Amino acid sequence: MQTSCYVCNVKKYAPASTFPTDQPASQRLGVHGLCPAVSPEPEADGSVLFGHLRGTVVGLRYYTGVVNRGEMVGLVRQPQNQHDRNAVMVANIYGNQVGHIKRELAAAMAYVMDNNLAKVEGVVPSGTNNSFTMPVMLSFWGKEEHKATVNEFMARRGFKLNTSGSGGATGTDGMTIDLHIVLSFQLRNSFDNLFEGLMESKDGEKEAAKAVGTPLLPHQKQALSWMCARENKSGLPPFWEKRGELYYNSLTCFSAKEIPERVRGGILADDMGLGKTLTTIALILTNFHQGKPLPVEKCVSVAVCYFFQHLIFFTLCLNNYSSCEEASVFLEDLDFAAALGGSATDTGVKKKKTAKKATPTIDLSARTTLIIAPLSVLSNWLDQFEQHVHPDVKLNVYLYYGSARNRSKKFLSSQDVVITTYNVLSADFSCKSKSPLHGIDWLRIVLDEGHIIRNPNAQTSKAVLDLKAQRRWILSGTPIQNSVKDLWMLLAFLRLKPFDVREWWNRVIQRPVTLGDRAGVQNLQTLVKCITLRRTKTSEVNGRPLVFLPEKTVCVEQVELSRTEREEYELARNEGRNTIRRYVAEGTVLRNYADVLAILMRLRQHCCHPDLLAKTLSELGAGATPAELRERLIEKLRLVLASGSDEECSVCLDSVQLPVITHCAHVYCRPCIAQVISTEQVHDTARCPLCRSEIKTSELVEFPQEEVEEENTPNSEKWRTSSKVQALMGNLLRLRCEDSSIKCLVVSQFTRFLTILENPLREHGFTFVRLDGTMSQKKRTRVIQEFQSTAADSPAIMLLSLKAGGVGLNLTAASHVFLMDPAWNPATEEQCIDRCHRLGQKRKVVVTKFIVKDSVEEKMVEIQRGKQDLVEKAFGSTNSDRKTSRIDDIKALMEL
DNA sequence: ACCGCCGGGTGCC
DNA sequence: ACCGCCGGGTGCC
Repeated sequence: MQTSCYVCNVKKYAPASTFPTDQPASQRLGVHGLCPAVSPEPEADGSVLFGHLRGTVVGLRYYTGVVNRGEMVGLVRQPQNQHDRNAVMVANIYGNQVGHIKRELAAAMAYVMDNNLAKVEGVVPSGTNNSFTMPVMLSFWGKEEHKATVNEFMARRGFKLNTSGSGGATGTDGMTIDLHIVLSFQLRNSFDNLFEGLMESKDGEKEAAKAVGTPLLPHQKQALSWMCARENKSGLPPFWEKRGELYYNSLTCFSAKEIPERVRGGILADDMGLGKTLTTIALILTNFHQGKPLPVEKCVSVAVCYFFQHLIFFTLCLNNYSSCEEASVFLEDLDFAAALGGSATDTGVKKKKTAKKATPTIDLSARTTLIIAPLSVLSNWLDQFEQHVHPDVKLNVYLYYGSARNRSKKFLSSQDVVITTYNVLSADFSCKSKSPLHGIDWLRIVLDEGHIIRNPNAQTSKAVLDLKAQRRWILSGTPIQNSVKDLWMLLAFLRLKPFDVREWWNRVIQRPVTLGDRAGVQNLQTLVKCITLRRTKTSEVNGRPLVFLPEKTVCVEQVELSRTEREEYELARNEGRNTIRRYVAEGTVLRNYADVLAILMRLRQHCCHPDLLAKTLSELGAGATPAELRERLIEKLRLVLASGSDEECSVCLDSVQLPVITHCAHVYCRPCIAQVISTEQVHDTARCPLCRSEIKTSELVEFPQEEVEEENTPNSEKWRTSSKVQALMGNLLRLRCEDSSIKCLVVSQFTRFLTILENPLREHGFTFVRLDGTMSQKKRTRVIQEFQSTAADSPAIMLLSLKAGGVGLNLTAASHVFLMDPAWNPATEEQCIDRCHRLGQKRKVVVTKFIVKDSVEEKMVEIQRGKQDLVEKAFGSTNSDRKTSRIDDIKALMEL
């Protein structure tokens, strides 16, 4: 038939063509259900609107694609169209062809599109009764420098773009970057709310299969029930309803003639410690095909022969189902059972059959769940399988890791579970044709710590998107890091139509949300809500807390400085105060922000221990040589970062990654500031987002690689104590007397402070381990295992750097936490405390925060509180508010 | 498409 | 009749 032939044309030829986004049409628009997700990320930012044009879509009667009033359509070049090589196809969001752009207009558009002069988007203003043609409103978007060319060209062809109202919010004046900062700030805060309110009970509870050896807690049964439902329910996906002949989406107003595909899976975003791993194991064992438990081998015989598997399958079923009613179903499942045995030819035939059908039927022979996890948690998965699968049951779990890994597809797809890492997956993918992981039809894929694949351009992300599976899950304690963009990758992985295609995501969600459209945020929220289950430790079910956690007490212990310490402190404070006072008077606080932070840093170090200051550069005069300037900048960078402070990048508002310092002494992530420079450079000179000084890529200074913390082994003879050290030791000694089995975490942001603390610990005969960010993964795991051990000679104390390890650490052996110095971000402290105040903690948890009396530390605590208030009402705050609040913070800290 | 366009049939009123 | 007019066939790119 002609119709399908045209669509096939798209499929076949489009990859050779050029699109404004550099993507093959088939991928961009998901024509014909091709996997749309593997594609370079189009740079949606920085485009300006050139203007609008009213055009005509013709040939409607030849295609099945439907569009409603006001709905968006995609425009795809069809250079290989045999009737007209200028053809521009019109498709709806689901990739179904609606028609073509009328010939003459298409000819003009083809030139513009093929030469990447503009990206054209279409909206159908009036749904139409006309079965032959319909009007379409086209908008042209592109780089500012192409605007005139495009508008002139189109006008010459008789298509004058209407440019009224196209000045636009994406204007390119000097405020662009500031705007970006404001928006990303607002967004971050709306995201904090995005995952709120997801904890209301979604479904009932479900008992796990007998093969799960550990009894589930109520909230885990609830999660299991929700997950099973998401995998099994075959009705319409949320927001879809049938209206006459069409399926209609009440959220997006799209409709389609075909039954919409349901996302089988979702995001389990429970707080860490609530048992996502156990719940996932329960899901694997409980929800095989057709809602039945996974048929598993019994452990009786060592090696069960293939032919006996069926027999055992039936025996197990009889064990699993007690009711006669369900037992009678068995015969119907004969082929299902046979498929489990998995003769290769049999599966092959089945696959072929399914592939041909238009509506995807579910391949019942798929057996294996693929779990992809960061290397650091691999062992945790293995442990948890060991621990939670009933001892009578033999579950085939294969660790796909290491050079000797078994790459046989047949072998892998006969496992119950295959576990691998993101890195292994990515490495295999680099030679895709040989990647066994990409050749298997998985029953289910589970991404552990799924947020780590948030960059869609990363090789790993592409490797993940390219996997084939029936059901997909993302486990993540922190599903959103800092922007809407992060979410796209998650939705694309889940194949949440139509947003797995970048264009629709950008147009329906990303752009509206970025421009501050409430409805956009609302849609996003609704969308996320229906695929996510999130509970926090403090969530309640039926008025009762989700998990029982022992009581936690937080107390602040004031530390008095000794006289000498106080004198030194006051000296430094007065000096710093004078400097900052001058900056405030000049209005140059932000211009000298790094200097200000350095002053604060020194004061904070004074509060801990004088030796932390040893490496501070003596004051340098002005008028330095370039080499000296560079030295000073590196020194500032060191002060800001190296001691473990939690500085945020003002562009992405996240902790700085790949830090660089500008000549105006502001610290950013290299990629962030590089982007600022490249977008601003186009017009004129690039300016620092914080102080508007001129900045250049060539002048960005990085922390020298070779300076890997020259570990001056602390000289114990020269060692001296400090008031804060004394305060800690007093507590530790007292605790050891009271109960020698108590274990403690001693936490500081300054790794050098941890080093100093090693001295008194040794002196008093404490056994301790140390965990900081510089340690290899292997070393970390060993240290944690040592610390968690209940053996009598196991370490009683862990010296922990505040930001080490990040998520997922389990330090429940400790019941006392000593926070040696306050952090700017109270959430970081909370996270750290949560490492021991979590599931598995048997004792009451006591947290002690040491705060030096009459010092910058006290002020920091006050600001911590203030900042939380600020964040709560942050939606709507402006950039200048933010700047003022920073300056106010600094004034308060210095008591100005 | 209740259109435009094409091309064959037709031809005073 | 090298026109006009009528009415049927037909129709995206």
